Amino acid sequence: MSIQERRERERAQREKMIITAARELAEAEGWEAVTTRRLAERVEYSQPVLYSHFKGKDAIMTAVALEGFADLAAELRAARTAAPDAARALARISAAYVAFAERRPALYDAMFSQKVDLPFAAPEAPAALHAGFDELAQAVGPHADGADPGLLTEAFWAALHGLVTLTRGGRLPRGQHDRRLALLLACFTREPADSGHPL
Amino acid sequence: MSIQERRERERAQREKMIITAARELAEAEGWEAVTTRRLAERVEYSQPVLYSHFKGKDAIMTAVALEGFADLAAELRAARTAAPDAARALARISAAYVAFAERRPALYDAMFSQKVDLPFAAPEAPAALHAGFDELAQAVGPHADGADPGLLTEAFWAALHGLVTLTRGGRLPRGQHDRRLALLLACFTREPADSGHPL
DNA sequence: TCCGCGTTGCTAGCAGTGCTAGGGACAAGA
DNA sequence: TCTTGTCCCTAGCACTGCTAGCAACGCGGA
Repeated sequence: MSIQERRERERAQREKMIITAARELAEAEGWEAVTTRRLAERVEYSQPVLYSHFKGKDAIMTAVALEGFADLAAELRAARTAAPDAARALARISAAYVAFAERRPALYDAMFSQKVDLPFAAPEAPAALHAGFDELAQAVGPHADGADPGLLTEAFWAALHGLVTLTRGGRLPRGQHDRRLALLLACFTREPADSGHPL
Repeated sequence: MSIQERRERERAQREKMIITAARELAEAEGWEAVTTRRLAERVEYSQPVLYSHFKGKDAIMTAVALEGFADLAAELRAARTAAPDAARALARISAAYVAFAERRPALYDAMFSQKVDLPFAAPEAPAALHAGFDELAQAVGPHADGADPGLLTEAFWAALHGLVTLTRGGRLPRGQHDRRLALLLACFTREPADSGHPL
């Protein structure tokens, strides 16, 4: 059975190569540049091989997004645990979220903008997705003040997402990005708007 | 010169037909179903005619988006002026914004999600865009409480946009949509989270 | 009324897309 | 050595956005 195992191992390795190639290509030139032909060329196999691993191009994007969830969760976790106190955790984690979206826009798109076939707000959602949301929830929770913490976290996440996507789409000028984020934080933490949040 | 004028009139009419057809097709089946061939068939002209009016498909989407800005601005204005007092204006206008996005998702996408070539946060931005933003600003302004009203409006808009897009993309369950919106409003108006906002 | 000419919109085609059918080569087992 | 089965590649389909080049129409002048 060793031959079988080696084959499966090689197959899994190749699948990983495809996902990595798709992510790199997307991050370098955007998702519209990721075609099955270029992808196949990059992994040095023919097109149909891709379809023996994934149902279609969308499934490849989904796989890339799944990797991204784990990355984001890790970065959020690092930001939150590095915060000196709970009060500043939200500011830190928000900054980390925005930075992630800014640094890896194509990956962020696959995760949160593009149409992918994943169960999101459900128990069967990917573990990394839950992990990322939980990080946010832990930072938002202390400011709930009677409101449903889960819903408040969702609302805060939505606000961050809106800020990120509108800025990236050219709808909001990049100039005052930090001040908008600070305002958002002030609203959710119910602090005075002008009390700069030291990170 | 009357012949010339008639021609230009007919040409403008046809251009409007193209835009309308594109919008209707997008609203009925989504933007991925809007192909130049189907569009041409719908306006009963051949494909190349489209290119004598617009530089490309993107330009058609931009034209559709421009129409949408006017529609949205009108609906926001109606919602704001119908509000019994300034305190409730924000809730009304928010509901109108969300309803617009929900009712005309394809149009909303063209306006705020898809990549279009328009100057947004600039003086030369389309008038309808300014008008819509001003409606929002007028409703947000009273709650600024010392903060920059323009930036606060942008932040609030971003939050609404995030809520809308995450819900539409399946990232947030539709179930508690209203409660999330209410939470958002409570944060921005700095009211207690559980004081339901009567519309 | 007729003719030349410019405009207009058509047919046909290009290069590229996602995806798939079919066959051919290679390796494993008898 | 031969058969069997797996694997992967070549070729092609139907579609996309976009464009070149031609044919026909209608206007302006004679």
